[in-house]
Amino acid sequence: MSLDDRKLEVLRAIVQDYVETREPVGSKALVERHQLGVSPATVRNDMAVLEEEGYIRQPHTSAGRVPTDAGYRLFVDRLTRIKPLSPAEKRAIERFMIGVVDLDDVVHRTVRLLAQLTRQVAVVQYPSLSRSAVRHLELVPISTTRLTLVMITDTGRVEQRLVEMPGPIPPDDVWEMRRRVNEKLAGQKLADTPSLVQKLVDETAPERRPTMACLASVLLETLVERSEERLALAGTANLTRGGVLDFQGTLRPVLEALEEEVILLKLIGDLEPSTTRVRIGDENEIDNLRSASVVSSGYGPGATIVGGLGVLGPTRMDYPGTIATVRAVARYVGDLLAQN
Amino acid sequence: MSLDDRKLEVLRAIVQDYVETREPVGSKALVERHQLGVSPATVRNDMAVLEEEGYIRQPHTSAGRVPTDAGYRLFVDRLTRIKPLSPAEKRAIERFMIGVVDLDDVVHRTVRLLAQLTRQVAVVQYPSLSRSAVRHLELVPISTTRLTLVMITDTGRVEQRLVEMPGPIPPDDVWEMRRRVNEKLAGQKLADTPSLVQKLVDETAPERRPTMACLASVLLETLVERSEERLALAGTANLTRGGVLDFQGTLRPVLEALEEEVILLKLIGDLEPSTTRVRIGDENEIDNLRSASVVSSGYGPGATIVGGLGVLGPTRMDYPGTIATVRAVARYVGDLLAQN
DNA sequence: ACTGGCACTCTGTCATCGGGAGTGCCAAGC
DNA sequence: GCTTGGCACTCCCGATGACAGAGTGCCAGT
Repeated sequence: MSLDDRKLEVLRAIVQDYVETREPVGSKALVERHQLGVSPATVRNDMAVLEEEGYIRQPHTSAGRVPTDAGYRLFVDRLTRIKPLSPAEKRAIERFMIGVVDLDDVVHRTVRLLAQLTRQVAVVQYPSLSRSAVRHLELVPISTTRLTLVMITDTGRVEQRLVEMPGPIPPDDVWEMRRRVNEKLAGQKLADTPSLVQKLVDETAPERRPTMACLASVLLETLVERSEERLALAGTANLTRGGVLDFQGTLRPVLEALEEEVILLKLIGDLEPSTTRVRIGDENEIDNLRSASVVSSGYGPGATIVGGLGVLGPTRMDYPGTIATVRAVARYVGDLLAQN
Repeated sequence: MSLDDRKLEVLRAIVQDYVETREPVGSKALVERHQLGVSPATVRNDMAVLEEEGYIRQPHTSAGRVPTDAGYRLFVDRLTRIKPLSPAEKRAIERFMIGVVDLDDVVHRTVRLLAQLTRQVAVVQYPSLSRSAVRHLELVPISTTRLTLVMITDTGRVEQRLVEMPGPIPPDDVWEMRRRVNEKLAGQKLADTPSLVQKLVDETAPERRPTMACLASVLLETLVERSEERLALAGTANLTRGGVLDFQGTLRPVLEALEEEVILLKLIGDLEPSTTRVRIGDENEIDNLRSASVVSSGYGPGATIVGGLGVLGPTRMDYPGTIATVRAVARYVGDLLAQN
């Protein structure tokens, strides 16, 4: 038997009520709160079908129904109209942008904004280096054998790294390296740099080659291979809303997952299309996050995408609202970046 | 009546047992587990005194005793012998240092190390700008009216900031400013810079003064007034050890406090003497952390102090062990910084 | 295909009730 | 004067059982 309109309507009602009340919802309560136009008994029959199809389940015999991950999925895919942002939310977003200067500023404010609006844990990835281009490279001598390499990208990121040289370097040589490195790399996409860096070494006069090779290896290692993703996190305290119940007893696994940058990047990464993405429960393949959902989106100036952002909350979350907020904030950050 | 040796011994035993078992400790259990050489009845009398003096209390009539904040304080001040680090811990510290390069590296690894060793929440402050000296300032043009100011300090921090200029600046002027700013400020303590920056503006040729003033204001605002403290956090998941019981029901207030940089800085700040500092319960004046203790220490190369680090846990924590670890790590980080 | 009715099941709550642990006090002992 | 054994008392905690409430599944009737 397939799902007719009314059954879908019942599912939607169940999801909505459950999200709101945090309690298994029964047939009688449902017909009272929604205009379904049928009796509880009928709803019960529909529920039986929905349960058989795996969209809802009973915590125990003779309790109300609770949506399953599949149920939420169906809800999100077919039953969600995008909820427009409230004026208050719009105002909050507006207000947050005034006076931003730095990239750091943008990221930190964004992550707090997201956490506050969605009342959940928010994650914002800094613009990915692999999607940025070099704007400028600077070499600053620290001692005779050491210098600091500073890279500024077109996305506003500034990365630095200590370079240990094989031997003392005269200031003029540093100067020369600086000139040549910039000449070769400035304006280039970071993804394209490895071959350019290699060329750079090859073209260096033999007597200076060890030094340049040293610099080159740091360049490659730091900026490409280790690909240096960074991110900001906020709103951890929101995990405790609704007691500890939301996450089957302990926050521990969730908190642990949040400490692993790699995991977070996986969650908000994968930013192929510019659309908002929802991962429900098991769908994000991390054991610790079985009872969590993630709503994420890519962001970037114009149509390009340079990084990801998102929020994490219990599977029982307000999907329409969260999706709308994440999307709006992502777009907003993109516009902000476009201005620079 | 003052506290004789045996009463102090009883207090120590209570603290130790309570920390270990997490349960109120009674007189009988106490004499069984420790060689006190007296009977339970005697211990009970001592306990009555200790309670009257405010060092322990009963959760309810006819329960065992639990140390109060004052009890922990006495324990820490007078009853704690420093516990030497275990070989495993020493090894862990050794292993963590190999291959560190960056300051970022140092800070991140340190905070994780601390969290792991103490099994608590760890906080590490980046070297404070106000205690650092300028090593180099770099001006990188981004567009005709914009440039990025990059500052490198002797403690390894690299801060950058966008400067919006009143009008287009020819490259030569940027060059000149760069030279003069470095000439004046390089090597100076950041705390001393404000007057120097002012002088710098005064000495500038009138036609270039607006530009320089603009740069100067950013310099001052960012690097001194807003004094830009940064910090790293790790081990939040450790809050959940021992159930939620440790923090009177909810982690919420604690998690909230951990999100406020200002609060954290207050906690691990105040680094007057180079000794380790313990704040128990109410002693750290933040309402949200009534049931938490903080063990913190300053760190820096040699005898100087450039920043703070510490851990936060339940008042019922292993003070001797935690203090030893924090102290050892702080010293270690100091040595590491001294090498650069 | 929907509905009303009915028997059944399970949870959550409340009260009751010992067992156990711990205390405070007192009188006796060293 | 400290220490000790004894004793009555208090309170928590877990188990037990009763009970109301909510919800279901099924069936017969419309």
